Amino acid sequence: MEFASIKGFKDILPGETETWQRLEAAARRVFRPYGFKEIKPPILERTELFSRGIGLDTDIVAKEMYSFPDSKGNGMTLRPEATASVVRAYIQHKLYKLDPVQKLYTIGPMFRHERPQKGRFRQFHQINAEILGDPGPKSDADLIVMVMGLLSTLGLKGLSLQLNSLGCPQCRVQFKKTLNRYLAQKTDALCSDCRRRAETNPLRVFDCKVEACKEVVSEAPSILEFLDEDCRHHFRSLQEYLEDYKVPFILNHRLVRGLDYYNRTTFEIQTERLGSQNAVTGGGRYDGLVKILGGPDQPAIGFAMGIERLVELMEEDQEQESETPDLFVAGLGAKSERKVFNWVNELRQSGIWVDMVYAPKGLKAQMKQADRSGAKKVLIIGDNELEAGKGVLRDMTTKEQKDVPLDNLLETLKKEIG
RNA sequence: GUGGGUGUAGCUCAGCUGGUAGAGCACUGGGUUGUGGCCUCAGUGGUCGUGGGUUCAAGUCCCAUCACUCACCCCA
Repeated sequence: MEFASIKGFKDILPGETETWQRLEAAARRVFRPYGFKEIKPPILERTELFSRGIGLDTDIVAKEMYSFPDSKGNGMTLRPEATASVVRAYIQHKLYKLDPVQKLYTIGPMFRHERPQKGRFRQFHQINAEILGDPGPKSDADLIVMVMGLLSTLGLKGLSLQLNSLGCPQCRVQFKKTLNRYLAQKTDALCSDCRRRAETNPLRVFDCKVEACKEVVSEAPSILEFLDEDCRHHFRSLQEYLEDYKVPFILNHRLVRGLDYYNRTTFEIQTERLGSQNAVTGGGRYDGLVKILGGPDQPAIGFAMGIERLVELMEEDQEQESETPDLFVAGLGAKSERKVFNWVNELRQSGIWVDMVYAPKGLKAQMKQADRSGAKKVLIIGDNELEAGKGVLRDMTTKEQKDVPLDNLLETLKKEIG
């Protein structure tokens, strides 16, 4: 094969696109009553937007971005995530002047150069929603309730909401000190990766899957013990909203996010059914980001859902039967074929799904094709029927046939099919 | 970047210790000269991922390479 899509980039074929559409439609339907508006930022941005926003030391920026110089030598990057772009647009168009609180969502492709595996692609798609300009915790709860609502209208089972607070930068200073001291004691018990992490990014040790490290981590100090008064109250209040609205969650003080901009509330919605790429949604608060990117000091919270991962779950849960034509029109002979072409297209203009053959075929072959297409009824019009001024309408399930006059054909068919 | 697994027809796969490629499904046509599904008969379709090597002979053995895939890592 001379050409194939490049590694990690996939064609989404008919049969899958239906599920994609169902997911996107559900998202728009669920978001609307919450007052979320769609925003569609470009997928190419200046590299610095991401390096400054996401953090230079994150894996995403350090080794996963599709970055290249444009013809003038400016660093360009295919977006690895959407939040930075949404925040950029919020600042650029001074949306905060209309109303500091902006509820925005966007749906589209993201790009990260990672080794592909189950649930992970180099071009993948996300549904993102952000509430900009509100410090929470009511907005935190509102956002989480909204995602959980979307997931439950999709009928997905076996999902768990993991919740944590990373505190503010001030809380983390104390916590990191204590954690470093703890990890330094236990360094012999850690795997080689974690010894390195203990130096560079100690929070990541919490994510390690090596048994020995898990043990070390289970005894490790928890960030939650280091929250200051405000952060503690914020987190407590969020939990109360969720409890009142009966949203089940699991406190997970080891939940760490891979982007530097998060603070306070973080959450992840996980499934057990997708192998190791188990996060279908991740999000959290990023109160410092708007300012870091040159805007006013506005707080914000958001989430990202992985469309491919959700689609896979939806397909496992229910294989949906695809839609089928309402009518198939079989013409026989040159004269009738021209008439059929006109009738078929007029019916389509009124919204009825009508199929027909392109190449001339015998009636048997046309019936076979009609059957394969799943058409509910077949209208047969040959020279005999043209002569007699009436076509034959066959019901494919009951096998009943009846004559329909060709005068006023469209009205009759609309009634028969409706 | 590091490991493991797999590449044979459009799809799912078989092919034992090397002997020159098969099944089911799908597709086309006949049995029904203008009536689908079931049945039946026939047909189309493959440089066995690619390149090299061993051999009288390679889908099968060896080497290399590519692709896909799962896992590590990271994350949606």
